[in-house]
Amino acid sequence: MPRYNPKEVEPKWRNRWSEAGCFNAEPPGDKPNYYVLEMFPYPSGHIHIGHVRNYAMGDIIARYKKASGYNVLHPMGWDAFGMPAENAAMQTGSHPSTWTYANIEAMRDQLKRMGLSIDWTREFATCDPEYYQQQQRLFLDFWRRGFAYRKESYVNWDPVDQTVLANEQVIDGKGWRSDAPVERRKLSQWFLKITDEADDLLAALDDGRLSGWPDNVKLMQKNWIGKSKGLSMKFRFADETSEFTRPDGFEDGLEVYTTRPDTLFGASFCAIAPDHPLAAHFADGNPELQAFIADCLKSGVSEEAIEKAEKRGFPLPIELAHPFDDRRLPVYVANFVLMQYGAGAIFGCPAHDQRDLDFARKYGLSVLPVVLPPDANSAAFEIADEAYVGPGTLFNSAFLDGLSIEDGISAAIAKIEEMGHGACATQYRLRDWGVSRQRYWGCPIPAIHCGKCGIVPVPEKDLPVKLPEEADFSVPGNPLDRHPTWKHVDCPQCGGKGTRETDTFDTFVDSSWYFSRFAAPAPDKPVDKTAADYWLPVDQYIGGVEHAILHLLYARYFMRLMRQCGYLSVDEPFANLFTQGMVVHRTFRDESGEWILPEDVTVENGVARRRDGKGGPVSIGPIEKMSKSKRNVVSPEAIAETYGADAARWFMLSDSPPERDVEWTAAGVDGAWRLVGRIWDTVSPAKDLLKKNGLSKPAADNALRQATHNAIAGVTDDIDNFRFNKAIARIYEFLNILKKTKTSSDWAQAEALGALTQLIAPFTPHLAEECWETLGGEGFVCEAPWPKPDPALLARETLVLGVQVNGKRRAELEVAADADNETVKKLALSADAVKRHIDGKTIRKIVVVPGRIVNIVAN
RNA sequence: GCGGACGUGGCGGAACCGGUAGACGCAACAGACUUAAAAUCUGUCGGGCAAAUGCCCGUGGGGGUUCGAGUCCCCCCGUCCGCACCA
Repeated sequence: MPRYNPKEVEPKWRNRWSEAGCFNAEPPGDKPNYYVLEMFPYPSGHIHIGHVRNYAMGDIIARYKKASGYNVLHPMGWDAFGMPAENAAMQTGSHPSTWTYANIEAMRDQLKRMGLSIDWTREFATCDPEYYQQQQRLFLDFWRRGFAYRKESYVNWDPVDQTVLANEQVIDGKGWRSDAPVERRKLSQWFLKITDEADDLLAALDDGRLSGWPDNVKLMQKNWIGKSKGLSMKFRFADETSEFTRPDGFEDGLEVYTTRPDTLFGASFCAIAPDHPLAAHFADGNPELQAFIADCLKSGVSEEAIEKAEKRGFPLPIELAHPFDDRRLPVYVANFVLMQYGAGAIFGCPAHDQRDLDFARKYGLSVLPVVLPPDANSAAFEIADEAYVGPGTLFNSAFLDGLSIEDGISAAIAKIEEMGHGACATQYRLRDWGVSRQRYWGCPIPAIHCGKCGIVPVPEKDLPVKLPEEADFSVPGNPLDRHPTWKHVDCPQCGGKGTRETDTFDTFVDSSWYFSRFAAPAPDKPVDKTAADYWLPVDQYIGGVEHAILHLLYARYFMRLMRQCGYLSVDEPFANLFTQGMVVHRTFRDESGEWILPEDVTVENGVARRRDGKGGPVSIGPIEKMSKSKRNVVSPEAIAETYGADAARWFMLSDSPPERDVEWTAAGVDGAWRLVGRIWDTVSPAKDLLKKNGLSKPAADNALRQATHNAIAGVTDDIDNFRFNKAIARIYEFLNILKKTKTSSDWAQAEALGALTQLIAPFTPHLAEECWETLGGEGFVCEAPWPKPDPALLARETLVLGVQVNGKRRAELEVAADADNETVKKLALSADAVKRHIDGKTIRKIVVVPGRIVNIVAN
């Protein structure tokens, strides 16, 4: 029997699939259609094992659906714009385009070697001018319809390199290259009005349009959109004769937004954001405040950085009047108040908000509790280090005393409205989507700045606005901005001198509609509407949880815009979503703290050493998401080279449930390799068995037939429910039975081996084809109809029940599947082990759960 | 800081709606085959007491609900992901 050799077998079948065009989607016809998509990769140059896992999952679904009779679309492309290419250009001098396309070449090869059932005829990269031209066209449409606008917004600014930094380039508040403390700087940038769609994006999460999405992702998006109902009110200034003269716009006082107007009586201060206009007003001529504000702007722009910073404030020389009594509230500029949320100003109720409490303790402000927990004593209740945010009854609150929080909120709003100080208001946490990036390697924003006409769209006939081929990457900053000629153009309206917009799009724009271009490519428009309507929405979308919010929310938003512009008819792009876990790996460092590749390390008894025995001690770090920077990566190429693609795919999907993180271990893939050999050794002796006629069919109680149909039913169910690890366990079980079952029936053998081959086909497609050919199956196994289980062979005649006495298992009982409860009780009581445990006790109750368990309660 | 998840043998995990905890795989150990090794095959494999069968403990920790809890509720601990310019 020849040994299975993946190096010969795998390329052979890939060529045959490719020649036959097995995986090219068919034109619309009688078959139901199914669109499977994995999030497309960034062309970093190498596929990593996480890609293998992601694409193997999609491939299983694609192959399974194809075998089940669907017209399947399973495309692939490249999320090709982005910073790494530009970083590479700075480091090595290679042009981002050269670097990117070379990476794509390499990765396409690597992906092809995984044996994925992809329709490569639809491949494109987002950096192809044919793609980004259509993106520019979409943007012009959005702009025309008022979905896009410009406003000022902050960026991370590196004062030494004189460049904008991404959040990930800010490390501990410092620029990654210069090590200089970053600052926030204001730039005029492009935004898309995603907040206009906030209500519908939110509604779809709950109204069934996204019933195929996991609840945790929907919840995260819901929290991200963060719709809240509250009170928008103005605090009047306390002192008419203050040295302060009111600035324009603040004649009526300071506007704040709150979701907890019920706690107004607990207010002890107000605070405004460092970039609030009122702060600017007071900073004028106040160097100390200027310094404080500048200091606040010396943290990164990420919300995380702002929220984690120590709460600090700067008192302003004014006081505000409490709306309900004669208290005066001091006003601070505070670093934890966000200008972009609500009114950029808050009132602080320290007793019932942790941030406010921290702040109040630091500045010696009063802490008056106004919500009394259900069982607390109003005289004794005090706030120590923790704010009370639970339910309760209002007290210390005059006309609100005794009300619940909910009623208190309504009552407070009513009162403020009656006083004319404010009104109830709805707020969103969601902000408009800033799409401007001050970088070269992205899709140019098709706009022209003209001294006379303002900002003018590039006429459609002039699209695409292509990136200039020559660019200087030797210094930080935006190469488009300092390009000698590119940006200088004539204004399309007045013909005068103008300059191009030098910002490019956020790469999330590129990935917000690529799936519709896969489904419906067209030469002269973003999508072909007929094809888009046929294929969309994507039936099954698969990708990492790290995209749960931004990418998925932006894509949902884009579909709404494209529908409003008449490009297609859906508003939800992804009918079913699966978020797979990441591939993680142990990290290792040498004595100088440098990261070491896992393949260079051996671990014995918890002690890590270098494999070559050289060098100093190796410290074992935490298990983390695989990343180039920490070098905790493994190369799928090397694995596939040694074991073949099938073993690599099998291992990535066995053991860990798909939604959970999986830790890569070298030992695991060995087991997968053994399985490939075992299957081949089991199937290959049965040459042409499927071709043999006249085999006699055995009786229905044949054990092998039952096992076969159990396996078919189980694996099918597991694939349908994304439980690939369980499907694999069932295949192992089936294989174990297959090898143990001594059957004289060739008919049952043929059925079993045929089914085994079909069941493994989505997982190990090359091996399956080779087995199928050996067995004498017709055509490709990837095109053979998926087997169906025979219900008659799935039924069980007897069941084994556990018998408990007082909740502890004491015996097992084999009973007929249709035995009634009385029979089961009698049998249970007559078991020896049961008798021993109920001896001398009175039976109080017998619980019989049919098909499961019997519990005898006795004392 | 805010939001979302996760925690079961030496390891990855299984356990459906609250019903026999540990399927399946990996590692380990023992045996068969072999001059030997590899590969392959067979068996054992949560801990403890017993060593035939039985008993006690055991699903991150503590409490609770229930005839019965890995699963439900409350509190705590730990790990991971996201936080709007990484993709």
